[in-house]
Amino acid sequence: MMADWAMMAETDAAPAPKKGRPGFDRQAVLDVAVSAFIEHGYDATSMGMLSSRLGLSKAAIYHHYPAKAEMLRAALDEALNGLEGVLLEQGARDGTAEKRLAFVLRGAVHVLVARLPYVTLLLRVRGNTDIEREALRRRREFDRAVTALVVDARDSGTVRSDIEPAVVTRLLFGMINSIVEWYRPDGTESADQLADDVLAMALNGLSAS
Amino acid sequence: MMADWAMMAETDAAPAPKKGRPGFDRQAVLDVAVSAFIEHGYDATSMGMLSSRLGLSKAAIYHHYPAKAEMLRAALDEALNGLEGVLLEQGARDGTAEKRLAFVLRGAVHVLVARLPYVTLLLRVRGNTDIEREALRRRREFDRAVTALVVDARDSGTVRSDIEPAVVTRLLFGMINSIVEWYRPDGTESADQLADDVLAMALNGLSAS
DNA sequence: ATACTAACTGAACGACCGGTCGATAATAAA
DNA sequence: TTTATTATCGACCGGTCGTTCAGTTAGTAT
Repeated sequence: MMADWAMMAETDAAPAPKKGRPGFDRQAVLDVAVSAFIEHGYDATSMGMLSSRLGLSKAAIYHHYPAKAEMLRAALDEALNGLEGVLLEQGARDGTAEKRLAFVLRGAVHVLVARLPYVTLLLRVRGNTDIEREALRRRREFDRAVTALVVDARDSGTVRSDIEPAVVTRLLFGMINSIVEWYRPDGTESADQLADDVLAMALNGLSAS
Repeated sequence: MMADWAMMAETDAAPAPKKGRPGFDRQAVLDVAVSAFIEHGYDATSMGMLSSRLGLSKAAIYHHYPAKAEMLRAALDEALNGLEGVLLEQGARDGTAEKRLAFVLRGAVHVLVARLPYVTLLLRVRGNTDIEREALRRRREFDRAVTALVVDARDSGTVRSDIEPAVVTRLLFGMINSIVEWYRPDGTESADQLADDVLAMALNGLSAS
């Protein structure tokens, strides 16, 4: 059994004693915003649309977040913290190159599923603002770390050497990241089963064994 | 040698004798618009931005296209015509199931590269308007046809049967479609080389052979 | 020259955008 | 009951959006 990739850092543990008038908290607002961003795209989602989804006035949203872009930043942070967390796990640092690579790929699948909306948003970012560019930078750094694992696995002879490691990594993540386009957690396939399928396809391809 | 997937239908052959004041034609306008749509996203791209990129007034754009959304429709058509064209080729209909599947996957890679901006745009469509929904419908139909090929190849024993064909197809296209995120045609890798790499990864995975 | 045609322009339109403001409503603590 | 704290509201701001319209410009054909 491996540790949970599903949460990090922002864990308070204390439910916090509430004062003043009750209402939405930042997380509830963010969840609604992110699902709207995914449905209509970030730019096409207006504050008016968010306010009607929340059952709140536009102005009230600004009590929770100082700007629309700050909601995006918070969402992207949740996705990136999850992915970067995988690289910090022991399984990503100890063992053979092959085992470390498999651990990270499997961990990435689990983060994708556990934080599906946030990662979905992350994968659609194109870098038009400073916030988006910073997210892209962290994502590229994550990619670079995985490419290094592919290089290690190739040098130790467990991964094919006839394709550039950078291309291999991109194709691998092309496959893994596509999960956000079609996987729905309420289906019959569990996250573990999904990770098994992805790993099987990534390692051995679609040829009959 | 296989036929060219790069063009279809809209071939006039006749360069058309021009009358009146010379200027942009629809295709030139579309190319500029599509590259802007890709850079900033369709919604975030304003007609004002297009006009300054073209060196034209906003109003002049409406001489070539009756609406911003019609530019999107034209671009998505180019992408979908290319993909659907692959399924109409002889190689997609004759031969063993394995050969037909390989032909279509290779063909899809070639279309992706030949019509890179248009397919890039297609893959970002989320279905917020009727135009986008129609494009998604055609894309799903293409996916369904390929899934049928995967089923055939599985039944004939050349493709693994321990993963659902629908999941296999989605992972395959996750890999192939990711090409638009990183492949740049001016690099050292040709489209044929790229198709070889993708087919090798898809069929045999990343394990050393 | 003259007519014809396609390509283009500047100014304006109503609608909607993200964001601000000062006032107010609903709770817990005193 | 009062006070402090948090959450919310309606009205409004300057700016930008896609689109329209009535003219103008630059070519080809006669």
